[in-house]
Amino acid sequence: TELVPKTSLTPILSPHMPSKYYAVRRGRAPGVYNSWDECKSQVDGYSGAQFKSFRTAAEAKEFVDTPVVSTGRGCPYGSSRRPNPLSKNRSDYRTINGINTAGSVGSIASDNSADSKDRFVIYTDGACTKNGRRGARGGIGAHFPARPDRDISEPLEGRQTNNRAEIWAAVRALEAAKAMGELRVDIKTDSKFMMQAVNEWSPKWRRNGWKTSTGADVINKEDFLELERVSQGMDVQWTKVRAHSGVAGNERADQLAVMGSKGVVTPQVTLPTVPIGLPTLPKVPVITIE
RNA sequence: AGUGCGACACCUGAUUCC
DNA sequence: GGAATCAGGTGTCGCACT
Repeated sequence: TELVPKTSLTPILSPHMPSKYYAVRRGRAPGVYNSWDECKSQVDGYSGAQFKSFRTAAEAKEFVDTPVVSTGRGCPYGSSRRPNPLSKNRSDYRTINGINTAGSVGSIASDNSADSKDRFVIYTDGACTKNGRRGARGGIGAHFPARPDRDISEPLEGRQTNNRAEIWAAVRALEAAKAMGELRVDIKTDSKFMMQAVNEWSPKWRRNGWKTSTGADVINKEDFLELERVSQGMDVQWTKVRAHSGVAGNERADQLAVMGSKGVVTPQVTLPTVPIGLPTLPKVPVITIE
């Protein structure tokens, strides 16, 4: 696990040392194990197991020795809170709605990173179930904290990959921002790939005819060209955010992308029930997604 | 180009808990 | 449906050395 300059050709790991250490804090026999198989047999099927892998044995040992943080629940002497036998029997944890409608989802005011002042903030995300397998299905999501009513959720068209979903989420988001008259934007994405493509690699690719460092074609050329096209006339700043780290705007964009991969298309025209017998209302135009 | 590495994502499955 | 832990995979790029 010790890093050695990559210029060295000598093997960096002695074959005897495991590359991962498994700490079992709560399991059949707590301790540090050298393989997942050993660890698995300690925790698999063990109620309330706690375990984690580390790169060094010292870290693993520390985890084992660290007492479990008592959050008031899960403690052995279940004084505080026991399952109420009278409570409704719920063997099913599904929620009714895919979307959290409680509270103000899109209004989380402090999801900035101090940065994007004066810019129209956009959270962008792509999803692709079964990425790299047969039957993959991509979806794109865009969340506008200042205009959550304009959030976007669509299925991905064309090749179904995670990276295309990330790129096209940004394409659609920029189109929408433009339509709102917001030309100075801050796109917050978790795709470092897309960011580097736009900010670092793209200029070189344009010069060398979209060739990769090994001479192969840049696979997402057309997608990046489209992204560049919609960016014209706009002032786009890119900000990297970590995925699944509690960044509210990113979590929201993720939801939207997953919905899109399931076929949801925004805007959802939720028509009010038309009272029978009233004069015919003007027909709501069908929203086409091109 | 081959091999390896790195990084950020996107998944599939298993176990536990709610 | 959510939280966590682990394993196995693909998407894609750059890097370095054969």
